Amino acid sequence: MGKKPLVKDQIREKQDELTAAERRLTATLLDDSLVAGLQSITKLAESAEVSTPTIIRLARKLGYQGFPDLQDAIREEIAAQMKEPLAKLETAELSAGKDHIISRFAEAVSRNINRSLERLDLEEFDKAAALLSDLNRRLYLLGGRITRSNAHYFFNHLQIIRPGVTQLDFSPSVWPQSLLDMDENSTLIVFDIRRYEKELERLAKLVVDQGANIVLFTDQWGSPIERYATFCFRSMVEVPSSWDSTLAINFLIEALVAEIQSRSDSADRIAALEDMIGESRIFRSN
Amino acid sequence: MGKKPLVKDQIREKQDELTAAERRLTATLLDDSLVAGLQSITKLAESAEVSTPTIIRLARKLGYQGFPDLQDAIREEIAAQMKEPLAKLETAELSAGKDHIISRFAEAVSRNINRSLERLDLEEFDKAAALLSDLNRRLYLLGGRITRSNAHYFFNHLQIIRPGVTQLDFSPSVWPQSLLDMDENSTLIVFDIRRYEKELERLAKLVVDQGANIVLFTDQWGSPIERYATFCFRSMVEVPSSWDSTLAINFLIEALVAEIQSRSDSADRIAALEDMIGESRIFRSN
DNA sequence: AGTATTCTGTAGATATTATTACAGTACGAT
DNA sequence: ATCGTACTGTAATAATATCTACAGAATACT
Repeated sequence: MGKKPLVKDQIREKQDELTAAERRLTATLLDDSLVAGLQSITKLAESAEVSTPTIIRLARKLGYQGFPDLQDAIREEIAAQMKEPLAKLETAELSAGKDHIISRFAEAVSRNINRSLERLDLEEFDKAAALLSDLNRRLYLLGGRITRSNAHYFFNHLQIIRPGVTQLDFSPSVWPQSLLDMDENSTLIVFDIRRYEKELERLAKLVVDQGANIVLFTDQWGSPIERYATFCFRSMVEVPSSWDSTLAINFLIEALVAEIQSRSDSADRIAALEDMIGESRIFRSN
Repeated sequence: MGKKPLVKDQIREKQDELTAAERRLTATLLDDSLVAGLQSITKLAESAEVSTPTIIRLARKLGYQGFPDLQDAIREEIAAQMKEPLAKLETAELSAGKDHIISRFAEAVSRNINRSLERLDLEEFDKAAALLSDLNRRLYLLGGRITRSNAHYFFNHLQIIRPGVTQLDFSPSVWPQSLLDMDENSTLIVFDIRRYEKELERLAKLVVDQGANIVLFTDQWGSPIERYATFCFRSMVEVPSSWDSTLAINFLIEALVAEIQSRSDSADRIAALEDMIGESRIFRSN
C-alpha cells in the first residue's frame, strides 16, 4: 500500500485545474482545515455556495469515488492531526500571515515538540527527576556554545530549589577544579547539540570515569556523549532558520523543574530566598 | 445564548450513569478525540461494537436531539480545536500518562503559545525585526532574575549574526558604564516578567531619557516598563508549576533570530566565526 | 455574432442513514 | 425460582443524503 497523499495537498496541487465553483468550495474547505468537509454534502454545498454535484465532481477530480470516500480521507487526516499533541499552525494565521516566519516557525516547533514527546519515555523522565531531586547528590551543569543558555536556565531554577548545584564555567580551562569534586555522588547535566563539541565529550568521559552520572540533553541525532549518559533526552531541533531551536529542550527543562520542585519540598527554601531578595532590593532601591 | 459545554466534558461528567454498551461507545469516542463520532452512525456503531440505537440513546442522554445534533456539536468542537495553532495535548498521552506532569505541562504550554501568537501583531514583529537588524544601531540586552537566561540566549545568537551587541551585566552596579553609551542610536532589549524588578524599570526610564529605544518582552499582565517601550511583546507564562514558563518568550526570540538572520546577510560573518571556532578547537584539542 | 466547449445547477432516482417500536436478554431482588 | 427492571439489539420505517441525467448559463474561439 502506497502512502496516501494529504487531501489538503491534493487540493493545493490541483488548484490550477479547478473551476470557479470548485475553487469556492476548496476555499471553504481549506479555510476550515477541511473540517467543513465532514458535514453532509448538502450542508457543505450551502456553506460553500455551490451545488452538490460540484462537490462530487471535485471529489472525483481528486481521485475519490464519491463524496463519502473523500469524507473518509478527510476524517482520517483530521484524526491524525488531532492525535498530535501540538497540531500544525498552517491555517491559523489567516490572510497575510500564511508564509510569515512566525507561521512557519510555529509549525516546525509544533512538530519538534510533538516528536520529542512521542519519543519521551515517561518512566525515564520520572527516574531522571528522582535522580536530580536526590539531595545527597551534587549537581553540575554544563552546556555548549549555544546550549549554555539552556544550562544556565536550568541552573538558575535548580539552584533555588535545592542546594549543591554548580554551574561549570563555559571555558574548559577552569573545569579541572570542579572536576576534582565529581565522584559517584555527583550528577553532571550536560547539553550537547550539533555541532557536538569535543571538549564536552572529553569532560563527559573523565566525569564518568570518576563514577559520576550524566544526564544528557541532545538533539534528534544524538551527541557522542550518549554512550556515557545514564539518562538521555533527545529533542528535535530543526526549524526554518539558520539556527537550531532549543524549544523542545526547554520544554523538558521546565517540566523537570516543575517535577523536581514538587518532589523536593522547597517551600522554606524559596521563602527564605524571597526574603533575601526583598531585603537586598530595599537595600538597593533609593 | 449560554456557552455550550464541551462534548468531551459532558461525556466524562455523565460517565457514571452510563451503561456498559454506552461506555464502550464513549471509550471509542474519547480514544479518538471524538473524531470517530463524525462517521455515519452505522460505521460508528460497528467500530464501537454497539448497535445504532445505543448511539442515539447516548446522544439523548447527553442532551442532544439525535445523532446528527450530537455530530454537529462534535464537529464544531473539532473545528475550534483545529483553529488553535497548537492544539491541546490531553488525549495524546494515552495509557498511564494522563495526569503526568509532561501531559499537563504540554497542555499549558500549548495554550500559552497559542494565546501569545493570537495576540501577536505580525506587523509589529516585522518592525521590531527591522529595528534589530539595523546595523547602525547598537543593541543592549538585559534580563531579570529568571529571564537573564533568555536574554543570554538572544544575545548569544545576535552577537554572531551582527556587530554592536552588548549584554548588560546582571548586577546593576556595573550598568552605569554601558548606560553612558546608550543614545538615540541604541536599542535596549529587556526582559521583565513577574515579579517585575524595580531596577529594570529605573534603568528603562534612564535609557529612554537618553533617547534610546526599548524592545520589551514581558508576561501577559505586562511589566511597568511597557510605558517606555517602543515594541512590547506579551507572552503567556502560566504553567502547572511553581515557576513561570518562558517558552512562549523563547519562541519569539527564536523566531526573531531567524528573521533578523535572514535580513542581515550574515553568511560571511558566520563563516568567519566558524573558521575561528574550528581553529581554536584544533588549538585546544591535542 | 455565432458556435463549440466547458461549467454549473435543478430535479428526480437511488442509496444510505437515522430513528422508532418492539422483543429478547441479563441481572438483581424478593 | 420468579418477577421486575433495565439494558441491548433486530428489524421495519421515516428521513436524509448521495448521485445521475439533463438542460441552462457562461466562456472561449472562430
